[in-house]
Amino acid sequence: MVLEWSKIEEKWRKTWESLHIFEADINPKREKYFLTVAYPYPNSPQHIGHGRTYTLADVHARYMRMRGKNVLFPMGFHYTGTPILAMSKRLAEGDEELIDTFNRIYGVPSAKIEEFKEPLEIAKYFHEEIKQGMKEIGYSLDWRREFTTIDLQYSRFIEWQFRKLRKTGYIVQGSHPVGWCPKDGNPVGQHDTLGDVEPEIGEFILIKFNLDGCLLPCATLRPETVFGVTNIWLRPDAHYVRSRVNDEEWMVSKEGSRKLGYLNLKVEEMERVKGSDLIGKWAENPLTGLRVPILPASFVDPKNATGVVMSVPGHAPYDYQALEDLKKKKEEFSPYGIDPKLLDSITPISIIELEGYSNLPALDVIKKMAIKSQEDPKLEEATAEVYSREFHSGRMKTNTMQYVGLPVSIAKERVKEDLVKSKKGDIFYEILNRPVVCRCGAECIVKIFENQWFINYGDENWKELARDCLGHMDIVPEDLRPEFEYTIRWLRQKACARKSGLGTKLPWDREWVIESLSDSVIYMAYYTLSKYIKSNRIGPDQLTNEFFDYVLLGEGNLEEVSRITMMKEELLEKIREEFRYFYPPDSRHSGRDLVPNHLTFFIFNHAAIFPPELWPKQIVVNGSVLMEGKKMSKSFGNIIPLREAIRKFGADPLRLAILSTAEVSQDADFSPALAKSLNGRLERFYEFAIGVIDLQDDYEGARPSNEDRWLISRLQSVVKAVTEAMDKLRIREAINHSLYELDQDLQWYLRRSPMKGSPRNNKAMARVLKDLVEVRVRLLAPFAPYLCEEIWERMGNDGLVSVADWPIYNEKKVDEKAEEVEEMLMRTIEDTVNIIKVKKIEPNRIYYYTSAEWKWGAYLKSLDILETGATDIGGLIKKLTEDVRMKKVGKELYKFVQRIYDELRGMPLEMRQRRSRVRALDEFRVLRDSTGFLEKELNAKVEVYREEDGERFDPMNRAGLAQPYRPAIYIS
RNA sequence: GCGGGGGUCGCCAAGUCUGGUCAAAGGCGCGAGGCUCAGAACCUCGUCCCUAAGGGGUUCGUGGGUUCAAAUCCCACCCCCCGCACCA
Repeated sequence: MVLEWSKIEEKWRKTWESLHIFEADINPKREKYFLTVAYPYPNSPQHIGHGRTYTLADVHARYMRMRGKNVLFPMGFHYTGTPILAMSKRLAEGDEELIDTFNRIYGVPSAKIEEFKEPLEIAKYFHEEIKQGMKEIGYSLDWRREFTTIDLQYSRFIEWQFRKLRKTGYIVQGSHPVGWCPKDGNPVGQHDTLGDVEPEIGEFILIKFNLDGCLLPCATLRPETVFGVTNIWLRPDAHYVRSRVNDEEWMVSKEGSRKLGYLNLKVEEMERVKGSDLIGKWAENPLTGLRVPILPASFVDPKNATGVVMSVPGHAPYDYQALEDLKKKKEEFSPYGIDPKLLDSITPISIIELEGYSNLPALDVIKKMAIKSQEDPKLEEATAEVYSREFHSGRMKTNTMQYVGLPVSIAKERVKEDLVKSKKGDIFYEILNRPVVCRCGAECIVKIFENQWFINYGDENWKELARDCLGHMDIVPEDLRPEFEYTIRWLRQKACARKSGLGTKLPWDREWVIESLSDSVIYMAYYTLSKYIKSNRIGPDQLTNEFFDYVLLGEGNLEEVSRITMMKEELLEKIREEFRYFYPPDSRHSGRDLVPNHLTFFIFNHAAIFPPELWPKQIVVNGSVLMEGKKMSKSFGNIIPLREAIRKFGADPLRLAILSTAEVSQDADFSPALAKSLNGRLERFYEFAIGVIDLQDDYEGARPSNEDRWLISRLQSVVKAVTEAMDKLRIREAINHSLYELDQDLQWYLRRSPMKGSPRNNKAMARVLKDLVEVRVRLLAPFAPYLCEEIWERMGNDGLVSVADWPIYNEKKVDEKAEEVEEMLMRTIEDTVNIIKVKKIEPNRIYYYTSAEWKWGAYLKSLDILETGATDIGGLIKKLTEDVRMKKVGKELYKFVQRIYDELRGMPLEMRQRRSRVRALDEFRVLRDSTGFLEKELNAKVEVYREEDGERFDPMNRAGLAQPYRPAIYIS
């Protein structure tokens, strides 16, 4: 039999919807549980990886619901941001790669892609796609509260949040450098660039050498080497521009000149010259006053910074090598009017002392690496070495003015500061890993973004509040707490708005759109409002500041708020009540990647806006999903869309497969084989359950056997273990117990009590099995809700298992003795098999000899003695022989105690106590009653004797080896 | 560089806080047997090495240490992964 998942799924999905069981409203009689998970960004379909976070949250929601909580589990859609716009643009431009992705991987029909020229169409399309998938996989969401972050009403909410933050002084304005696409006129992040390169912004120092009144700003990362400058490098074949820059005249490369504007300098181009026209002229070092010649070098890149480079041959390998190259072919440079003698006269200046190197570290490294020309790529490495060594252990020499004796790392900062202060230098931001190319094809540059709005997470008072909030929260898994603490510590100002993208405009500065990590931090509160906003058709104009102040903070006068918002007082009160009922969030689920940003902002913003009693209580963080051990990625082609996976494997097996391979914080590994095997396991459970349901359920006169009591008892420990695991969200462990270990117990039970003939003959067994199915179907319901509903219904229950009560651990049903007996039996079989294996014999008859009574006496007494304190073996025997009956046993006792001593001592305390409580087992009876079972298991005749039975058959005299819990064995 | 996580018997992965039935759960893979016309599925057993009757030996990144006892505690070292922002 194969389950038709799609049919079962559809049936129950419809039932859930029509009965509205996942819609939560105020119910003062029931305790609420408010759980949210990060809403999706609809720019692609969900895949299995997304499924993990949501499925985990759903399992959590379903569990709490079964625990009797009034669970609110809602969902929204995060439209805010720029990627959808960028995608739309690329599609409109006919980007083959993206079209192919949409077509082939996302399965979007070509006609639809046409419509995607309108960005909102993309969002709407994937919104529906994702929502459909969430329904299909069985998430127990309250869809009435759904919204998108560009709904006008939501915008009013975000505006309120931002006014609130600004009023508290947490919003500040400032300037900072960003990676920038000059064509798009937008900041660029990693996802905006070809090859997903993050633009690295570096700080060059411009040192302004004076060339006859015009300044030559040499760009350097090492301003402290200004004392070692012997000349200036220009690229002879490049174009340079003389411009008026603010109040000065500058000479920089054509490309560099363009960048100056983006760095907020006023640039007015005056004259273009070729590099070669400047070669041979002299410029003055602004710090030392030394005049140095301008020389040609091919390694100079006019596209990098200003295209003007100062030459420090003593400490910069490039400079040294370029000078050498020049000296080798002086003649070639006569057209520039350079006197060959001049070249010879230029010698490197040593300004930094570095242990392990000569005066000229640059030369040392060039020699070491056997570099022959300035075109040699090894020069990069050489530069890095000199830079790093000098930075960390170099000291400034006596020829460095007021910086003498300083470590290079400090001198570098000082020189920079002094240069900038005295206007002899400037800061110039440049992309270090250039070229970084925007997806539009233009090369990215650095722009100083002016008047940028920031949320000031660097505010110490705010940080204190955030720490306070975090300190009261439950973090699952707990090991992630340090990461939150660290993030709170290093967070500084965070740009919170940009000039483009979907979202809410800053209420006080409409040019700016609030960016996505800032409009998604307290929206959980909005779920409690959106239900009313939708059902009462409340318009954005009604959602004034007063509205939110009243509803969310209880501030203001009801009458007045009612007047301003044109809402009835009752309605306002009702909304306020709903918010107060559900808030704060009891649990927030999200992926690991959001810890250093979203989740920490979530803490900050709650701490800033809400009073402590409304601060969130828990964060649950989960790892990602690997596909058969590999990271999922488009280039591997191993991304399975969620809906496809549901169709292929079934929702329930898929849910289990995503959750069962790793605990929450670890990365889970998905494999189709696993999903299939889970499918099989669920099918078997289904078949088994159906079979059990048909058993006669007249329990009268049922007398449970030991194995019945054992299974009942085991079931209780499974209930206990699963419940404890679920409380800690140790989902994997819960699945392990309810799905795998319980199955093993069941297999043993069925072997022990085969349904011989008609199972109707065994009423006790029917009862046990029914109990088991009844409990198990509920234990599995959060994981495999569809199948469990189906079985639950077949069992004749009226209600739905989704809202049934979670099984309660019943200590009364625990039977320690039954468990010990079964374990003894298993152990005996194991030992027997072991002997058979080692001896390589085909057994005819197997004889068991159970321990003499005195051994049980000594065994139990020993347990008690060892429990009260550590005793050595001598002490133990001494104590035992205080008993006269033991004394009579004599030498046998010594031998026996010697054999059990180590075993007892190594035994876990819990087990010792249990065996002590259980007292003696009637092993003889247990084994004799199980003879039939043992014979079948071992495929031989079985006989059982007591050790003290004088008539026993014992040719090898093995009976004496018997120990409690370990009958002696003889095999013939 | 700073911060976080991790290295366990073919692979994945529990166990580590709270030392002791831990040669170490579970899954996958592999092997044998059962079932079957056959196969798949399923069930049972096995899957570090040795074994002489239920036993022994060597294992949990590496090297030391503490302890009657260490995967687990302490010290040092090696290796791997992730984050460091204006972006969802």
